[in-house]
Amino acid sequence: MKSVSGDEPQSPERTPDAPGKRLLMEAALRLGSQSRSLASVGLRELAREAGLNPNTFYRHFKDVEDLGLAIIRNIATQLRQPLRDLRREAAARAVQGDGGLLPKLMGIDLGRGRRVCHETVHLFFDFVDDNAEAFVIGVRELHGASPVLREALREVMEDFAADMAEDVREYKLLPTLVAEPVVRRVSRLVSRNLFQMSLDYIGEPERREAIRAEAVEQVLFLFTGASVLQAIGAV
Amino acid sequence: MKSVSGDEPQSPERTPDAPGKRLLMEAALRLGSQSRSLASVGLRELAREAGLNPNTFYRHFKDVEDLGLAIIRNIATQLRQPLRDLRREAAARAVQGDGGLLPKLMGIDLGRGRRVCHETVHLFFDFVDDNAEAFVIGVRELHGASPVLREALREVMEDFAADMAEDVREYKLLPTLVAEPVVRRVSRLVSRNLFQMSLDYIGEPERREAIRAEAVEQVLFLFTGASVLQAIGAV
DNA sequence: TACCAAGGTAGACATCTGTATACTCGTCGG
DNA sequence: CCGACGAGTATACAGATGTCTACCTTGGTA
Repeated sequence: MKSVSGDEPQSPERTPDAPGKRLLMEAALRLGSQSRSLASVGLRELAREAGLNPNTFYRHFKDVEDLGLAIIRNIATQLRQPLRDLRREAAARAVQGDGGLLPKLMGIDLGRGRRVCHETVHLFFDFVDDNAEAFVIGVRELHGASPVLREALREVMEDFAADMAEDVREYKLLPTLVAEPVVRRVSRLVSRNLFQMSLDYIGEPERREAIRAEAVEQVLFLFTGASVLQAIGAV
Repeated sequence: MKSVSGDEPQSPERTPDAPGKRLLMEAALRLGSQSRSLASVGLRELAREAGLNPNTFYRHFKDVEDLGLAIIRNIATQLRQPLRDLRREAAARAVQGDGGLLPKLMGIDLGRGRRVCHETVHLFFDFVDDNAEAFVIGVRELHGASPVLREALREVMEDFAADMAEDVREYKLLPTLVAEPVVRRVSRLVSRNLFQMSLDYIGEPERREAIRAEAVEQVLFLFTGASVLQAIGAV
Protein backbone atom coordinates (compact mmCIF):
# COMPACT_ATOMS: atom_id res chain seq x y z
CA MET A 1 0.00 0.00 0.00
CA LYS A 2 1.41 3.38 -0.84
CA SER A 3 -1.05 6.16 -1.14
CA VAL A 4 -4.39 5.70 0.51
CA SER A 5 -4.86 9.41 0.00
CA GLY A 6 -2.61 10.23 2.95
CA ASP A 7 1.00 10.76 1.80
CA GLU A 8 3.33 13.50 2.80
CA PRO A 9 0.96 16.36 3.55
CA GLN A 10 0.14 16.95 -0.06
CA SER A 11 1.75 18.35 -3.08
CA PRO A 12 -1.38 19.49 -4.90
CA GLU A 13 -2.06 16.47 -7.08
CA ARG A 14 1.44 15.73 -8.25
CA THR A 15 0.21 12.33 -9.45
CA PRO A 16 -1.97 12.53 -12.53
CA ASP A 17 -4.15 10.07 -10.61
CA ALA A 18 -4.18 6.44 -11.62
CA PRO A 19 -7.06 5.73 -14.04
CA GLY A 20 -8.83 3.55 -11.52
CA LYS A 21 -8.76 6.22 -8.88
CA ARG A 22 -10.26 8.75 -11.21
CA LEU A 23 -12.90 6.29 -12.37
CA LEU A 24 -13.89 5.60 -8.78
CA MET A 25 -14.17 9.27 -7.92
CA GLU A 26 -16.31 9.92 -10.96
CA ALA A 27 -18.51 6.99 -10.09
CA ALA A 28 -18.88 8.37 -6.59
CA LEU A 29 -19.96 11.73 -7.98
CA ARG A 30 -22.55 10.09 -10.18
CA LEU A 31 -24.00 7.74 -7.61
CA GLY A 32 -23.61 9.93 -4.56
CA SER A 33 -25.41 12.85 -6.15
CA GLN A 34 -28.28 10.77 -7.38
CA SER A 35 -29.95 10.00 -4.11
CA ARG A 36 -28.24 8.39 -1.20
CA SER A 37 -25.44 9.32 1.13
CA LEU A 38 -21.91 8.47 0.15
CA ALA A 39 -21.48 5.91 2.88
CA SER A 40 -24.67 4.16 1.91
CA VAL A 41 -23.55 3.52 -1.66
CA GLY A 42 -20.93 1.12 -0.52
CA LEU A 43 -17.58 0.26 -1.94
CA ARG A 44 -18.92 -2.56 -4.02
CA GLU A 45 -21.57 -0.63 -5.87
CA LEU A 46 -19.01 2.08 -6.42
CA ALA A 47 -16.61 -0.33 -8.06
CA ARG A 48 -19.40 -1.81 -10.14
CA GLU A 49 -20.37 1.62 -11.45
CA ALA A 50 -16.74 2.31 -12.25
CA GLY A 51 -16.45 -0.99 -14.09
CA LEU A 52 -13.78 -2.24 -11.73
CA ASN A 53 -13.20 -5.06 -9.35
CA PRO A 54 -14.31 -4.34 -5.77
CA ASN A 55 -10.80 -4.91 -4.50
CA THR A 56 -9.35 -2.24 -6.73
CA PHE A 57 -10.97 0.19 -4.36
CA TYR A 58 -8.49 -0.73 -1.65
CA ARG A 59 -5.56 0.20 -3.86
CA HIS A 60 -6.59 3.83 -3.73
CA PHE A 61 -8.76 4.41 -0.70
CA LYS A 62 -9.06 2.79 2.64
CA ASP A 63 -12.70 3.72 3.14
CA VAL A 64 -15.64 5.26 1.40
CA GLU A 65 -15.03 8.06 3.85
CA ASP A 66 -11.55 8.38 2.46
CA LEU A 67 -12.94 8.71 -1.03
CA GLY A 68 -15.25 11.41 0.21
CA LEU A 69 -12.36 13.34 1.68
CA ALA A 70 -10.54 13.21 -1.63
CA ILE A 71 -13.53 14.61 -3.46
CA ILE A 72 -14.00 17.37 -0.95
CA ARG A 73 -10.36 18.41 -1.11
CA ASN A 74 -10.59 18.46 -4.88
CA ILE A 75 -13.47 20.85 -5.20
CA ALA A 76 -12.32 22.95 -2.28
CA THR A 77 -9.01 23.77 -3.93
CA GLN A 78 -10.75 24.38 -7.21
CA LEU A 79 -13.20 26.84 -5.73
CA ARG A 80 -11.23 28.83 -3.22
CA GLN A 81 -8.59 30.63 -5.22
CA PRO A 82 -10.69 31.56 -8.26
CA LEU A 83 -13.27 33.08 -5.97
CA ARG A 84 -10.71 35.22 -4.18
CA ASP A 85 -9.20 36.35 -7.42
CA LEU A 86 -12.54 37.33 -8.81
CA ARG A 87 -13.43 39.23 -5.71
CA ARG A 88 -10.22 41.21 -5.96
CA GLU A 89 -10.88 41.99 -9.60
CA ALA A 90 -14.45 42.93 -8.91
CA ALA A 91 -13.42 45.20 -6.07
CA ALA A 92 -10.81 46.88 -8.24
CA ARG A 93 -13.21 47.29 -11.11
CA ALA A 94 -15.82 48.76 -8.82
CA VAL A 95 -13.49 51.36 -7.42
CA GLN A 96 -14.38 53.88 -10.04
CA GLY A 97 -17.77 55.22 -9.02
CA ASP A 98 -20.97 53.73 -10.32
CA GLY A 99 -22.31 57.14 -11.25
CA GLY A 100 -24.29 57.44 -8.05
CA LEU A 101 -27.13 55.19 -9.08
CA LEU A 102 -27.78 54.50 -5.46
CA PRO A 103 -27.79 57.01 -2.67
CA LYS A 104 -25.21 56.67 0.02
CA LEU A 105 -26.81 55.47 3.17
CA MET A 106 -25.26 56.87 6.31
CA GLY A 107 -21.98 57.16 4.49
CA ILE A 108 -22.08 53.63 3.14
CA ASP A 109 -21.36 53.33 -0.55
CA LEU A 110 -23.95 50.72 -1.37
CA GLY A 111 -23.28 50.68 -5.08
CA ARG A 112 -19.78 49.33 -4.78
CA GLY A 113 -20.55 46.57 -2.34
CA ARG A 114 -23.54 45.65 -4.40
CA ARG A 115 -21.53 45.17 -7.55
CA VAL A 116 -18.81 43.17 -5.89
CA CYS A 117 -21.40 41.05 -4.19
CA HIS A 118 -23.28 40.58 -7.43
CA GLU A 119 -20.22 39.36 -9.27
CA THR A 120 -19.03 37.12 -6.48
CA VAL A 121 -22.38 35.45 -6.14
CA HIS A 122 -22.63 34.89 -9.85
CA LEU A 123 -19.18 33.38 -10.08
CA PHE A 124 -20.13 31.10 -7.25
CA PHE A 125 -23.20 29.88 -9.07
CA ASP A 126 -21.28 29.47 -12.30
CA PHE A 127 -19.01 27.18 -10.37
CA VAL A 128 -22.01 25.34 -9.01
CA ASP A 129 -23.18 24.85 -12.57
CA ASP A 130 -19.92 23.16 -13.43
CA ASN A 131 -19.72 21.01 -10.33
CA ALA A 132 -23.29 20.23 -9.50
CA GLU A 133 -22.67 16.68 -8.41
CA ALA A 134 -19.91 17.63 -6.02
CA PHE A 135 -22.08 20.29 -4.45
CA VAL A 136 -24.96 17.94 -3.91
CA ILE A 137 -22.67 15.51 -2.19
CA GLY A 138 -20.98 18.25 -0.24
CA VAL A 139 -24.10 19.76 1.21
CA ARG A 140 -25.59 16.34 1.87
CA GLU A 141 -22.51 15.23 3.70
CA LEU A 142 -22.25 18.49 5.62
CA HIS A 143 -24.88 17.20 7.98
CA GLY A 144 -24.33 13.60 7.08
CA ALA A 145 -23.30 10.47 8.83
CA SER A 146 -19.55 10.75 8.96
CA PRO A 147 -18.00 13.12 11.50
CA VAL A 148 -14.81 13.20 9.45
CA LEU A 149 -16.52 14.49 6.33
CA ARG A 150 -18.59 16.90 8.34
CA GLU A 151 -15.50 18.39 9.89
CA ALA A 152 -13.75 18.64 6.54
CA LEU A 153 -16.69 20.42 4.97
CA ARG A 154 -17.08 22.70 7.93
CA GLU A 155 -13.51 23.68 7.45
CA VAL A 156 -14.05 24.38 3.78
CA MET A 157 -16.95 26.66 4.54
CA GLU A 158 -15.06 28.27 7.37
CA ASP A 159 -12.18 29.10 5.03
CA PHE A 160 -14.64 30.36 2.48
CA ALA A 161 -16.15 32.65 5.08
CA ALA A 162 -12.78 33.76 6.39
CA ASP A 163 -11.65 34.73 2.90
CA MET A 164 -14.79 36.69 2.45
CA ALA A 165 -14.45 38.52 5.74
CA GLU A 166 -10.85 39.35 5.00
CA ASP A 167 -11.67 40.65 1.55
CA VAL A 168 -14.50 42.75 2.88
CA ARG A 169 -12.05 44.41 5.22
CA GLU A 170 -9.22 44.70 2.75
CA TYR A 171 -11.27 46.15 -0.06
CA LYS A 172 -13.24 48.30 2.33
CA LEU A 173 -16.61 47.03 1.20
CA LEU A 174 -18.21 47.95 4.48
CA PRO A 175 -17.82 51.05 6.62
CA THR A 176 -14.90 50.49 8.92
CA LEU A 177 -16.99 50.94 11.98
CA VAL A 178 -18.42 47.46 11.53
CA ALA A 179 -16.53 45.37 14.03
CA GLU A 180 -14.43 42.53 12.69
CA PRO A 181 -16.18 39.73 14.62
CA VAL A 182 -19.49 40.91 13.25
CA VAL A 183 -18.15 40.76 9.73
CA ARG A 184 -16.93 37.26 10.37
CA ARG A 185 -20.26 36.11 11.67
CA VAL A 186 -22.13 37.60 8.79
CA SER A 187 -19.69 36.09 6.35
CA ARG A 188 -20.15 32.72 7.93
CA LEU A 189 -23.88 32.99 7.54
CA VAL A 190 -23.58 34.12 3.95
CA SER A 191 -21.26 31.27 3.15
CA ARG A 192 -23.55 28.78 4.75
CA ASN A 193 -26.53 30.17 2.96
CA LEU A 194 -24.86 30.14 -0.43
CA PHE A 195 -24.00 26.49 -0.11
CA GLN A 196 -27.50 25.81 1.00
CA MET A 197 -28.97 27.62 -1.96
CA SER A 198 -26.73 25.77 -4.34
CA LEU A 199 -28.95 22.76 -3.72
CA ASP A 200 -32.09 24.68 -4.59
CA TYR A 201 -30.28 25.99 -7.60
CA ILE A 202 -29.41 22.53 -8.80
CA GLY A 203 -32.77 21.04 -7.96
CA GLU A 204 -34.94 23.67 -9.63
CA PRO A 205 -33.38 24.43 -12.98
CA GLU A 206 -36.30 26.56 -14.07
CA ARG A 207 -35.78 28.96 -11.18
CA ARG A 208 -32.07 29.42 -11.56
CA GLU A 209 -32.15 33.06 -12.47
CA ALA A 210 -34.53 33.81 -9.64
CA ILE A 211 -32.37 31.98 -7.15
CA ARG A 212 -29.28 33.86 -8.18
CA ALA A 213 -31.18 37.09 -7.68
CA GLU A 214 -32.47 36.03 -4.29
CA ALA A 215 -28.99 35.10 -3.19
CA VAL A 216 -27.64 38.50 -4.12
CA GLU A 217 -30.55 40.11 -2.36
CA GLN A 218 -30.02 38.17 0.83
CA VAL A 219 -26.35 38.92 0.99
CA LEU A 220 -27.12 42.59 0.57
CA PHE A 221 -29.78 42.48 3.26
CA LEU A 222 -27.38 40.94 5.70
CA PHE A 223 -24.48 43.27 5.18
CA THR A 224 -26.71 46.29 5.06
CA GLY A 225 -28.50 45.29 8.21
CA ALA A 226 -25.21 44.75 9.99
CA SER A 227 -23.94 48.13 8.87
CA VAL A 228 -27.05 50.02 9.83
CA LEU A 229 -27.52 48.43 13.21
CA GLN A 230 -23.90 48.95 14.03
CA ALA A 231 -24.09 52.55 12.87
CA ILE A 232 -26.93 53.38 15.23
CA GLY A 233 -25.21 51.49 17.99
CA ALA A 234 -27.60 48.62 18.31
CA VAL A 235 -25.30 45.70 17.78
CA MET B 1 -52.27 -4.64 8.41
CA LYS B 2 -54.19 -1.71 9.70
CA SER B 3 -52.22 1.41 10.42
CA VAL B 4 -48.90 1.70 8.71
CA SER B 5 -49.02 5.37 9.61
CA GLY B 6 -51.41 6.15 6.79
CA ASP B 7 -55.04 5.98 7.98
CA GLU B 8 -57.73 8.47 7.36
CA PRO B 9 -55.81 11.71 6.96
CA GLN B 10 -55.01 11.92 10.61
CA SER B 11 -56.79 12.68 13.77
CA PRO B 12 -53.88 14.07 15.73
CA GLU B 13 -52.73 10.96 17.60
CA ARG B 14 -56.04 9.46 18.58
CA THR B 15 -54.23 6.25 19.45
CA PRO B 16 -52.03 6.50 22.52
CA ASP B 17 -49.56 4.61 20.32
CA ALA B 18 -48.92 0.94 20.90
CA PRO B 19 -45.92 0.41 23.19
CA GLY B 20 -43.90 -1.17 20.42
CA LYS B 21 -44.47 1.72 18.10
CA ARG B 22 -43.30 4.18 20.70
CA LEU B 23 -40.27 2.03 21.52
CA LEU B 24 -39.30 1.94 17.89
CA MET B 25 -39.61 5.66 17.48
CA GLU B 26 -37.52 6.30 20.56
CA ALA B 27 -34.92 3.86 19.33
CA ALA B 28 -34.86 5.70 16.02
CA LEU B 29 -34.29 8.98 17.80
CA ARG B 30 -31.41 7.55 19.78
CA LEU B 31 -29.68 5.76 16.93
CA GLY B 32 -30.47 8.21 14.18
CA SER B 33 -29.13 11.16 16.11
CA GLN B 34 -25.95 9.43 17.10
CA SER B 35 -24.25 9.23 13.75
CA ARG B 36 -25.76 7.81 10.64
CA SER B 37 -28.71 8.56 8.45
CA LEU B 38 -32.06 7.08 9.32
CA ALA B 39 -32.15 4.82 6.30
CA SER B 40 -28.70 3.48 7.05
CA VAL B 41 -29.65 2.26 10.51
CA GLY B 42 -31.87 -0.37 9.09
CA LEU B 43 -35.01 -1.86 10.41
CA ARG B 44 -33.21 -4.69 12.12
CA GLU B 45 -30.83 -2.63 14.19
CA LEU B 46 -33.76 -0.42 15.08
CA ALA B 47 -35.73 -3.35 16.42
CA ARG B 48 -32.68 -4.61 18.28
CA GLU B 49 -32.21 -1.27 20.01
CA ALA B 50 -35.88 -1.26 20.91
CA GLY B 51 -35.60 -4.76 22.32
CA LEU B 52 -38.10 -6.12 19.85
CA ASN B 53 -38.28 -8.67 17.12
CA PRO B 54 -37.41 -7.38 13.65
CA ASN B 55 -40.82 -8.32 12.33
CA THR B 56 -42.61 -6.22 14.90
CA PHE B 57 -41.46 -3.29 12.85
CA TYR B 58 -43.83 -4.24 10.07
CA ARG B 59 -46.82 -4.08 12.40
CA HIS B 60 -46.37 -0.33 12.70
CA PHE B 61 -44.39 0.93 9.74
CA LYS B 62 -43.90 -0.22 6.22
CA ASP B 63 -40.46 1.35 5.85
CA VAL B 64 -37.77 3.09 7.74
CA GLU B 65 -38.86 6.03 5.64
CA ASP B 66 -42.32 5.62 7.06
CA LEU B 67 -40.91 5.77 10.57
CA GLY B 68 -39.07 8.93 9.65
CA LEU B 69 -42.26 10.53 8.42
CA ALA B 70 -43.99 9.72 11.69
CA ILE B 71 -41.20 11.36 13.67
CA ILE B 72 -41.22 14.44 11.51
CA ARG B 73 -44.97 14.85 11.79
CA ASN B 74 -44.69 14.51 15.54
CA ILE B 75 -42.22 17.26 16.14
CA ALA B 76 -43.75 19.48 13.48
CA THR B 77 -47.12 19.54 15.20
CA GLN B 78 -45.45 20.04 18.55
CA LEU B 79 -43.44 23.01 17.37
CA ARG B 80 -45.75 24.96 15.13
CA GLN B 81 -48.61 26.06 17.31
CA PRO B 82 -46.65 26.95 20.45
CA LEU B 83 -44.38 29.13 18.39
CA ARG B 84 -47.24 31.04 16.84
CA ASP B 85 -48.90 31.50 20.19
CA LEU B 86 -45.74 32.82 21.71
CA ARG B 87 -45.20 35.21 18.88
CA ARG B 88 -48.67 36.59 19.34
CA GLU B 89 -48.12 37.03 23.04
CA ALA B 90 -44.75 38.61 22.48
CA ALA B 91 -46.17 40.99 19.96
CA ALA B 92 -48.98 41.97 22.30
CA ARG B 93 -46.64 42.42 25.21
CA ALA B 94 -44.33 44.54 23.13
CA VAL B 95 -47.05 46.91 22.03
CA GLN B 96 -46.56 49.19 24.97
CA GLY B 97 -43.41 51.13 24.11
CA ASP B 98 -40.02 50.02 25.28
CA GLY B 99 -39.24 53.49 26.61
CA GLY B 100 -37.37 54.47 23.51
CA LEU B 101 -34.20 52.61 24.30
CA LEU B 102 -33.48 52.46 20.62
CA PRO B 103 -33.90 55.24 18.13
CA LYS B 104 -36.40 54.81 15.39
CA LEU B 105 -34.68 54.28 12.13
CA MET B 106 -36.46 55.80 9.18
CA GLY B 107 -39.70 55.35 11.00
CA ILE B 108 -39.04 51.74 11.90
CA ASP B 109 -39.67 50.88 15.51
CA LEU B 110 -36.70 48.64 16.06
CA GLY B 111 -37.31 48.04 19.72
CA ARG B 112 -40.56 46.19 19.22
CA GLY B 113 -39.36 43.90 16.47
CA ARG B 114 -36.24 43.21 18.42
CA ARG B 115 -38.12 42.07 21.47
CA VAL B 116 -40.50 39.86 19.57
CA CYS B 117 -37.63 38.41 17.64
CA HIS B 118 -35.67 37.83 20.80
CA GLU B 119 -38.47 35.94 22.46
CA THR B 120 -39.32 33.89 19.39
CA VAL B 121 -35.73 32.82 18.89
CA HIS B 122 -35.37 31.86 22.51
CA LEU B 123 -38.52 29.80 22.50
CA PHE B 124 -37.26 28.07 19.44
CA PHE B 125 -34.01 27.13 21.12
CA ASP B 126 -35.80 26.03 24.25
CA PHE B 127 -37.71 23.68 22.03
CA VAL B 128 -34.46 22.50 20.49
CA ASP B 129 -33.18 21.78 23.97
CA ASP B 130 -36.12 19.50 24.59
CA ASN B 131 -36.01 17.74 21.25
CA ALA B 132 -32.36 17.67 20.35
CA GLU B 133 -32.41 14.21 18.84
CA ALA B 134 -35.32 14.99 16.58
CA PHE B 135 -33.64 18.12 15.34
CA VAL B 136 -30.43 16.35 14.53
CA ILE B 137 -32.33 13.82 12.51
CA GLY B 138 -34.48 16.46 10.91
CA VAL B 139 -31.64 18.62 9.66
CA ARG B 140 -29.67 15.56 8.59
CA GLU B 141 -32.57 14.21 6.64
CA LEU B 142 -33.36 17.60 5.12
CA HIS B 143 -30.60 16.99 2.63
CA GLY B 144 -30.59 13.29 3.08
CA ALA B 145 -31.13 10.27 0.97
CA SER B 146 -34.89 9.99 0.88
CA PRO B 147 -36.85 12.36 -1.36
CA VAL B 148 -39.96 11.70 0.68
CA LEU B 149 -38.42 12.86 3.93
CA ARG B 150 -36.77 15.78 2.23
CA GLU B 151 -40.07 16.95 0.86
CA ALA B 152 -41.79 16.53 4.21
CA LEU B 153 -39.14 18.54 5.99
CA ARG B 154 -39.13 21.21 3.34
CA GLU B 155 -42.82 21.55 3.92
CA VAL B 156 -42.36 21.87 7.65
CA MET B 157 -39.86 24.65 7.18
CA GLU B 158 -42.01 26.27 4.56
CA ASP B 159 -44.95 26.36 6.95
CA PHE B 160 -42.70 27.66 9.65
CA ALA B 161 -41.58 30.47 7.37
CA ALA B 162 -45.11 31.19 6.18
CA ASP B 163 -46.34 31.53 9.75
CA MET B 164 -43.55 33.90 10.45
CA ALA B 165 -44.20 36.05 7.42
CA GLU B 166 -47.88 36.21 8.22
CA ASP B 167 -47.25 37.18 11.82
CA VAL B 168 -44.80 39.85 10.76
CA ARG B 169 -47.50 41.39 8.65
CA GLU B 170 -50.33 40.93 11.09
CA TYR B 171 -48.51 42.31 14.09
CA LYS B 172 -46.92 45.02 12.00
CA LEU B 173 -43.39 44.16 12.99
CA LEU B 174 -41.99 45.71 9.87
CA PRO B 175 -42.91 48.94 8.11
CA THR B 176 -45.72 48.20 5.73
CA LEU B 177 -43.74 49.37 2.76
CA VAL B 178 -41.76 46.14 2.80
CA ALA B 179 -43.32 44.09 0.05
CA GLU B 180 -44.93 40.82 1.00
CA PRO B 181 -42.78 38.60 -1.24
CA VAL B 182 -39.68 40.10 0.31
CA VAL B 183 -40.95 39.31 3.78
CA ARG B 184 -41.60 35.77 2.67
CA ARG B 185 -38.15 35.31 1.28
CA VAL B 186 -36.50 36.72 4.36
CA SER B 187 -38.65 34.55 6.56
CA ARG B 188 -37.67 31.53 4.58
CA LEU B 189 -34.04 32.32 5.04
CA VAL B 190 -34.46 32.94 8.74
CA SER B 191 -36.29 29.70 9.15
CA ARG B 192 -33.66 27.79 7.28
CA ASN B 193 -30.92 29.40 9.25
CA LEU B 194 -32.51 28.70 12.60
CA PHE B 195 -32.79 25.03 11.81
CA GLN B 196 -29.23 25.07 10.67
CA MET B 197 -28.04 26.70 13.84
CA SER B 198 -29.93 24.24 15.94
CA LEU B 199 -27.27 21.73 14.98
CA ASP B 200 -24.46 24.01 16.11
CA TYR B 201 -26.42 24.62 19.24
CA ILE B 202 -26.71 20.94 20.01
CA GLY B 203 -23.17 20.12 19.00
CA GLU B 204 -21.42 22.83 20.98
CA PRO B 205 -23.05 22.92 24.40
CA GLU B 206 -20.48 25.34 25.77
CA ARG B 207 -21.41 27.96 23.20
CA ARG B 208 -25.15 27.77 23.61
CA GLU B 209 -25.64 31.24 24.97
CA ALA B 210 -23.44 32.69 22.27
CA ILE B 211 -25.32 30.88 19.55
CA ARG B 212 -28.66 32.10 20.78
CA ALA B 213 -27.31 35.63 20.70
CA GLU B 214 -25.91 35.20 17.21
CA ALA B 215 -29.21 33.87 15.98
CA VAL B 216 -31.06 36.87 17.30
CA GLU B 217 -28.47 39.14 15.79
CA GLN B 218 -28.72 37.55 12.38
CA VAL B 219 -32.47 37.72 12.28
CA LEU B 220 -32.28 41.39 13.15
CA PHE B 221 -29.67 42.03 10.51
CA LEU B 222 -31.81 40.45 7.87
CA PHE B 223 -35.05 42.20 8.65
CA THR B 224 -33.32 45.51 9.17
CA GLY B 225 -31.42 45.20 5.93
CA ALA B 226 -34.60 44.37 4.07
CA SER B 227 -36.41 47.34 5.57
CA VAL B 228 -33.64 49.80 4.89
CA LEU B 229 -32.96 48.73 1.35
CA GLN B 230 -36.63 48.79 0.56
CA ALA B 231 -37.00 52.18 2.16
CA ILE B 232 -34.36 53.73 -0.06
CA GLY B 233 -35.81 51.96 -3.06
CA ALA B 234 -33.00 49.53 -3.70
CA VAL B 235 -34.80 46.24 -3.57
C1' DT C 1 18.19 -9.66 -17.71
C1' DA C 2 15.99 -9.97 -13.48
C1' DC C 3 13.36 -7.81 -10.19
C1' DC C 4 9.91 -5.26 -7.90
C1' DA C 5 6.22 -2.52 -6.90
C1' DA C 6 1.76 -0.40 -8.51
C1' DG C 7 -2.49 -1.32 -10.52
C1' DG C 8 -5.85 -4.56 -11.27
C1' DT C 9 -8.24 -9.29 -10.83
C1' DA C 10 -10.42 -13.72 -8.83
C1' DG C 11 -12.59 -16.34 -5.48
C1' DA C 12 -14.03 -17.25 -0.97
C1' DC C 13 -15.64 -16.03 3.84
C1' DA C 14 -18.54 -14.60 7.59
C1' DT C 15 -21.96 -11.34 8.46
C1' DC C 16 -25.71 -8.55 8.03
C1' DT C 17 -29.90 -7.10 5.80
C1' DG C 18 -34.99 -7.11 4.17
C1' DT C 19 -38.67 -10.01 3.81
C1' DA C 20 -42.01 -14.10 3.83
C1' DT C 21 -44.54 -17.60 6.29
C1' DA C 22 -46.22 -19.48 10.29
C1' DC C 23 -46.89 -19.52 15.23
C1' DT C 24 -48.39 -17.60 20.18
C1' DC C 25 -50.98 -14.86 23.39
C1' DG C 26 -54.10 -11.46 25.53
C1' DT C 27 -58.31 -8.82 25.08
C1' DC C 28 -62.63 -7.52 23.77
C1' DG C 29 -67.36 -7.74 21.49
C1' DG C 30 -71.04 -10.72 20.36
C1' DC D 1 -67.87 -18.69 25.80
C1' DC D 2 -65.66 -18.18 21.56
C1' DG D 3 -63.74 -16.32 17.67
C1' DA D 4 -61.32 -12.54 15.68
C1' DC D 5 -57.87 -9.49 15.79
C1' DG D 6 -53.93 -6.58 17.28
C1' DA D 7 -49.35 -7.13 18.96
C1' DG D 8 -45.45 -9.66 19.23
C1' DT D 9 -42.30 -13.85 18.23
C1' DA D 10 -39.47 -17.67 15.72
C1' DT D 11 -37.37 -19.46 11.87
C1' DA D 12 -35.75 -19.44 7.46
C1' DC D 13 -33.91 -17.71 2.96
C1' DA D 14 -31.85 -15.15 -0.78
C1' DG D 15 -29.02 -11.43 -1.71
C1' DA D 16 -25.59 -7.94 -0.77
C1' DT D 17 -21.71 -6.18 1.66
C1' DG D 18 -16.79 -5.57 3.64
C1' DT D 19 -12.68 -7.84 3.77
C1' DC D 20 -8.95 -11.48 3.37
C1' DT D 21 -5.48 -14.04 0.68
C1' DA D 22 -3.56 -15.14 -3.56
C1' DC D 23 -2.61 -14.39 -8.31
C1' DC D 24 -1.66 -11.87 -12.80
C1' DT D 25 0.29 -7.94 -15.68
C1' DT D 26 2.87 -4.06 -16.73
C1' DG D 27 6.60 -0.61 -16.81
C1' DG D 28 10.60 1.01 -15.06
C1' DT D 29 15.16 0.33 -13.23
C1' DA D 30 19.48 -1.78 -11.07
